[in-house]
Amino acid sequence: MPRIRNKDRASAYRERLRNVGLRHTLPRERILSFLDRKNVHPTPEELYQGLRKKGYAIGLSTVYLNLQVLRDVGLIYEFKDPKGVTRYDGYSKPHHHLACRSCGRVEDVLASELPEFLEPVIPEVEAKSNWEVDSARVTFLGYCPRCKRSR
Amino acid sequence: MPRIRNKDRASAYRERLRNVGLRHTLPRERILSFLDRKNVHPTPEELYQGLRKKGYAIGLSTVYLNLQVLRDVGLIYEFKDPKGVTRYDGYSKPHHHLACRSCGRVEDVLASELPEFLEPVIPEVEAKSNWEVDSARVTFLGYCPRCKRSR
DNA sequence: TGGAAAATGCCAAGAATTCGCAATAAGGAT
DNA sequence: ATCCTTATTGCGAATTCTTGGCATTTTCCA
Repeated sequence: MPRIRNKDRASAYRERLRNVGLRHTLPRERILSFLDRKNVHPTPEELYQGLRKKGYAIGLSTVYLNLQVLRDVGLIYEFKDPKGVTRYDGYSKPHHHLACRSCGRVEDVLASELPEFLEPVIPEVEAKSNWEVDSARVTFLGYCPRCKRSR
Repeated sequence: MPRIRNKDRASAYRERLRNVGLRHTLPRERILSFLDRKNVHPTPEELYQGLRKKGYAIGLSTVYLNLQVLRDVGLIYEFKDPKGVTRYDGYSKPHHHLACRSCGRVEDVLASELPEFLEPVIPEVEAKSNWEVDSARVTFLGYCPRCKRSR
């Protein structure tokens, strides 16, 4: 497994931010970095606490502000889990969500592990609706392994 | 177009509610009825005002409570629009969402107008993940006809 | 039809999110 | 490398959104 230096990581985020017209800042890099893992979907408070636990000082209002800004430019995704809790997702590999109706858990499914079922329908949707579509996300609703047993 | 009597409507809702173990009440029927239309995705406040405008007295906390209850049993769907506003969807025909990154608008796309692209992948997802999936919703992200022009 | 259990709705309480603003940091220009 | 303009941060207050307590009303089945 190739080692990635901090500088490389930083410049990768710097570029992603510049591409969407945002400045690179430490809080932003840390938020993006925190979110860019599989199955990580924190609430704003959880993200805030998570960063502090890593020893990073950051303000809660900065967290809120940046979650908004990063969502607006499409770098992260905001959603409600099945219990109605607001969560954020910044995992950069294309993926979908499994959401458990019973316990509320949300798990990622990599798009690369599934056939390409979405790509062909996007042009159809565009044609039918006259919208311009640049991405699509699926939420699969049901029961996780633990909850499906106890029913 | 066949005429549907109020009694029939009421008993249809009564049955849907009983199927999920909930009592039939007037507030519930009115909420379900309000939401069961294409392209209707109100916030709790909008739903509350909408019902009052129809002349129905209802409490705001009753609206909140029932949105939760109905979501928990799967009769309605709760989501965030691209601007981060919490909205509800109770349209009973299977459909997906188009969401505009620019203005935040959300529009429904009937599943019946698209090929059956989801059904085949659900068993695959179940196999890969070991979850039990009972439904899937797609959010297509992009730009609506109005916003795509001005870019 | 009686009555236990569930639901409603008012208002207060509590959370979550945003705002105002002074201080700081970023990054293009010099 | 340093300056200078502008964006960003982060604190605490203000606001908005959502839930809780509880007396009253409804539901529905025995």
